[in-house]
Amino acid sequence: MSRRKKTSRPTAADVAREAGISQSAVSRAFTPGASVAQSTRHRVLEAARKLKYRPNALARSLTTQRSRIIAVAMTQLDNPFYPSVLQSLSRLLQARGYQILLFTAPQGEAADPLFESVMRYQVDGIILASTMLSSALARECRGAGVPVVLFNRTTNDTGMSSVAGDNEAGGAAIAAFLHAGGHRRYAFMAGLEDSSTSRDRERGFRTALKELGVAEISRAVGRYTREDAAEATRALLHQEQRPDAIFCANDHMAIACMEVARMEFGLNIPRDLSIVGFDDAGMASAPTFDITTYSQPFAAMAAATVSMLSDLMDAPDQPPRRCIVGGELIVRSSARRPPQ
Amino acid sequence: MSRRKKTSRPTAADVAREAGISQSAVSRAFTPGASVAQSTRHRVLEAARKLKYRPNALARSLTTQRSRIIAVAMTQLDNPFYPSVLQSLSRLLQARGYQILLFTAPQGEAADPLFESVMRYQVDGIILASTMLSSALARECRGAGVPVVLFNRTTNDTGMSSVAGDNEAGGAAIAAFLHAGGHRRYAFMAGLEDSSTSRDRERGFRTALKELGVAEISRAVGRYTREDAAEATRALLHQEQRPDAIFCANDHMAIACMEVARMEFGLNIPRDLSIVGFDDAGMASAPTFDITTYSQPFAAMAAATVSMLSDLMDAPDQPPRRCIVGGELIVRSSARRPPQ
DNA sequence: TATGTTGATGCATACGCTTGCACGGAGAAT
DNA sequence: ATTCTCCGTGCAAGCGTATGCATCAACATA
Repeated sequence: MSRRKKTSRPTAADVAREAGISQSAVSRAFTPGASVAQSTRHRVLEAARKLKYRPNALARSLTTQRSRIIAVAMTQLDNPFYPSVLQSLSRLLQARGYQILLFTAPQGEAADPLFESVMRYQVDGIILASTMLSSALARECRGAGVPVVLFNRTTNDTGMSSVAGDNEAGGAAIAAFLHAGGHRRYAFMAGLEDSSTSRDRERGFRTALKELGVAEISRAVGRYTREDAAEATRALLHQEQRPDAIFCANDHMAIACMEVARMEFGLNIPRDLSIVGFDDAGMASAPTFDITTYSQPFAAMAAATVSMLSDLMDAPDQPPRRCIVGGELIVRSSARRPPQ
Repeated sequence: MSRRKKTSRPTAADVAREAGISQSAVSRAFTPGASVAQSTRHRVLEAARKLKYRPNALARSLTTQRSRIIAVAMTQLDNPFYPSVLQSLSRLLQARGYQILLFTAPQGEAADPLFESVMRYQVDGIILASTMLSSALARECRGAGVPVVLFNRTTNDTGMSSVAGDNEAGGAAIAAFLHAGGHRRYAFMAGLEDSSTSRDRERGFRTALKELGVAEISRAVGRYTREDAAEATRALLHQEQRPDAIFCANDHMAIACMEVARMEFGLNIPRDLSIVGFDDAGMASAPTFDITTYSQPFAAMAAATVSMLSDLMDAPDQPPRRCIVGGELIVRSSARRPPQ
């Protein structure tokens, strides 16, 4: 049999030889919309099947200057919101013929050097869903001509496109809801101090409460993890003036908060304490927790991200856009409701 | 200033010109262990920094025949076990200088054609952590000379390397534990019928019970989702001879099972019903559920996977290995304990 | 019949990099 | 001083594909 020179994979040239036509024809047969006769295309495809030929996407990228690879940077995979997002992104991108090169930033360490190696793959676009990467890096990517979309993370840096939930409106809606429910002593549990999501949610919450006449709010930091959130809850509930409503910057923490309140302090939710989360992801809707929350529609957000990135890839010099995907207050039973 | 011919990125040739040396030298400067003088390496790196040059990994792969990309196929990202695994895999591979090309199979649809496009990226190896892809495809990959490791999924097909938890031993350990706890009527909640993990766990469970004199086991299918697991629980608990112990094929389902038992049937866990899971992932350890379970040490499993894949990439014609990573029974409070 | 149009094909080059080979020079060994 | 190493460097040939250009056949038009 016709053994290839090495053990390496068959190339377009091999297929061409087999089918008795030129290598160009093989290339065209695999390019949708190229100028090839149906008959030769069939011949090519058959020869390809026979030789188990698969076009080399890397070589293709070298000439076309487009890799059809999108880098996705993500941390916090333990917060169920992000796996959901990742899944949506993956589906949408795959449907458009793109592949995801996944980058997970190591906790706490410097992620930039590692990300550097991702950049070498000539990715066509970048989705940054991680707080761990410096904004400087994001800027540099954009400087290198690679479209970047920040997911769930905004920056005051101009020139960056981003997609996020309506954090301020959400915080405000929660404030209004809790206030209408007749709560007196409010607390806010922050996620990561340097994350824009946490900051924006807090701002919306505080501003709305202030307008309602509430200026004093106790505060703790849960760093978006269950452990820290549990600890933060203990701190909040050990105050002599215990809050009667806690707004946690996400559901993940709200659940931890509820567990501590129930199991360690013996509180009845929502009679003794109202707890509100943010995201409407993961176990928030599970009957055990039934968290009142403000939704971040991850599918819609992913869709907006992909479509925005797609536009940027078509026209890189476009002005940056900020897209805010609205959510809604999901009223469940973890917080006392307003009368009537 | 020296504008490049197009707007495209700078190449090694540009750097060479800037540094006044040959393009080969530039290449070598970026290749660890290559034969370059320290002085020229410095010159190159400086010129590279100045031009914002980044080696093109795709072009490199074309000549080296290695992409340093690993394909990871995963579904079930809503089961928290898998995000944990993904994170571990990502860290380990990144540390070895590999990138992950993520593939998520669409639910129910034919995934093979989509996976085909992943294969075109000349991946150096494949980790299959999804039941959605046909074994035929896995075999074909291996036939194409690409090392494949099945994660948490075995096949009777010879010639496939795999890593899995100790499903049979886990099932058996759970059987022994429940039996010692004095349970009488056992139930098993399967995951996906065609998944080897579910089958193996069931086999271990049944075999051990049979040896203990228990032959009758009721059974339901939860398809590894919360909704189906809830429905399956209802079916099990509506039987006139209600089980007093349910072994769910994973924690994800065990939690759903516990919620239905508590909220809809008003059962006290574990007084009225013992529930055991598998994985020790996600919320299993949360005090609200506190699931007795058999652990799948995801970090160790990921490490084994990466190391096995690494070996296969060094020597592709190696005989296949099956690696079983042992877990342990994690006794919590969701199942009645044996006396003493 | 002569001319223009269209679609299919092949040739040759470019994409950005690695690497075998040859070569030169600096130092070590004789 | 001569030979032998060995390291650092440049040259040039690929790696597998896409694509502009030229060519050519087939057919429609005048």
